Amino acid sequence: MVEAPVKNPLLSTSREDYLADIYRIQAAGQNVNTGEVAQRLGVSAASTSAMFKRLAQEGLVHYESYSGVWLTKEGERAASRIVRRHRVIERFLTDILGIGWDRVDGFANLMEHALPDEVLEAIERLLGDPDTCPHGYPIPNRSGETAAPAGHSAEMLAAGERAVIRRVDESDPGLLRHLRERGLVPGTRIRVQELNPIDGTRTLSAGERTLVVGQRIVRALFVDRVVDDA
Amino acid sequence: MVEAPVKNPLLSTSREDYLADIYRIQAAGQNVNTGEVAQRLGVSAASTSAMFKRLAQEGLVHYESYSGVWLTKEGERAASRIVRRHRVIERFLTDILGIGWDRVDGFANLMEHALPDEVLEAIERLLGDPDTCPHGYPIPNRSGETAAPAGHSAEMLAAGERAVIRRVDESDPGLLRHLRERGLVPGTRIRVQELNPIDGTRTLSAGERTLVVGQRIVRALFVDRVVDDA
DNA sequence: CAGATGAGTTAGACACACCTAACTCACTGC
DNA sequence: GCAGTGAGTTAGGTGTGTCTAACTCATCTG
Repeated sequence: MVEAPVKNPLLSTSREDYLADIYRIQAAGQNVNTGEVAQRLGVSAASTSAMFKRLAQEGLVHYESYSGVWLTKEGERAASRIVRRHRVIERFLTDILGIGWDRVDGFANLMEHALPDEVLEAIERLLGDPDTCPHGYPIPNRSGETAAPAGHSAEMLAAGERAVIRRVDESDPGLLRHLRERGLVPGTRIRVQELNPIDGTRTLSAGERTLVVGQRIVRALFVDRVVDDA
Repeated sequence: MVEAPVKNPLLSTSREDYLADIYRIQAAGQNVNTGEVAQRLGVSAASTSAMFKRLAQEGLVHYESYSGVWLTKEGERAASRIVRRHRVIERFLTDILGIGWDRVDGFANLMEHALPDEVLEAIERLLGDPDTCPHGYPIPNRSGETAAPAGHSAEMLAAGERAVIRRVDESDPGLLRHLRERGLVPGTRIRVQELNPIDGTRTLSAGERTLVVGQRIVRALFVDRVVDDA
């Protein structure tokens, strides 16, 4: 049984998982080291070390022993294809199938390894060529180019300032449910009404509502400031 | 990296491929032997023999050395879940994404191993709970029950008889394209106008058209006779 | 009914990706 | 600047699924 080759550079499921994860860590501006990847993928450091070596041998990453890896041009192209599949699948699951945005990441992790290019593109057309996943992260285009992640941390909003949510931290399903229940989703306009300097809580107006949110939530929101209010 | 477990009885991709194939051979009323499965899955007889042993050990098939296998109740349940996923995916690809019915089998073979139950059921709802795949084969239900494949070979139609196509042989993409071009798809009403006793060709009316078809095509069609013509 | 033939099985190896345990490196703090 | 510590690597082993080559069984034919 041949390992499911979606197309082109015939990567194993494991390689795809590692590459996509390296890509995401890099996109967040962090160094990619063994422990981080091991922890995120739920494997041992030894396995990760071994895979780094393999990926380096294949020209997909640069590997500096005891320091970490970063993607080569080729690795970046490969990784972006996987991330692209992942985020398109997420959109499909939420927009077409109505599955909650807190579950789609896990499902997409399974499905992203077995989606032929032609099916991917048909789904994209059906969705109207979306620019982002449901959480606001950019979908790489066919050529592997990815827009910069939209928004800046909502922590830097001062009292009185208005903004639009562009993107939210997608790593914790519980947090995502929490955000959804409060209407804190990409596209929502918010205004910081009060900022409590002691504990960092904010009183926000979000759409029609007013809510008090703690640091954890504020840090999960990435926004663009809005100057003139329509 | 854990092998993608869609749910429940955590079967590897390979096991799923073997089980589904055994299921299909059995559903066609044939004995399931090593060579047949090996050839259909594109693996060696040795690999197939080894897998038969493993599946037997796990209680998924009965295995008679040098003779063949047949599914146990449990194996049948497992296999029907995979076939169900396969056929629902095919319907999704044709009906929602507009992909040609000659390509969807290959795509479904990849995708069927990585479709969580919840996503499967959402797709089924979206499709309106279809009974068959695009080629007319029955979709097993949630409980693993499968209707008998509809239709009987069109070969037994006598000159003058009318029938409705219920199902077509799905094994050859080229043949499927051929059938599609001639409108010979499930639901089409046909009538045998002439039957050439020398070479077995038939002159058919199919929908609006009249066509002459050879044995190969006739054998690929499974029909139900229609007595009264509306 | 005996031997040839072909299908099926067993033996032995390999690749992949994982693990734990032991070792090694690099940096931090005294 | 050297020891301790924690992160990273290497060593060695396991399970799965594949292969080829060699053997064995069952059946068909003369």
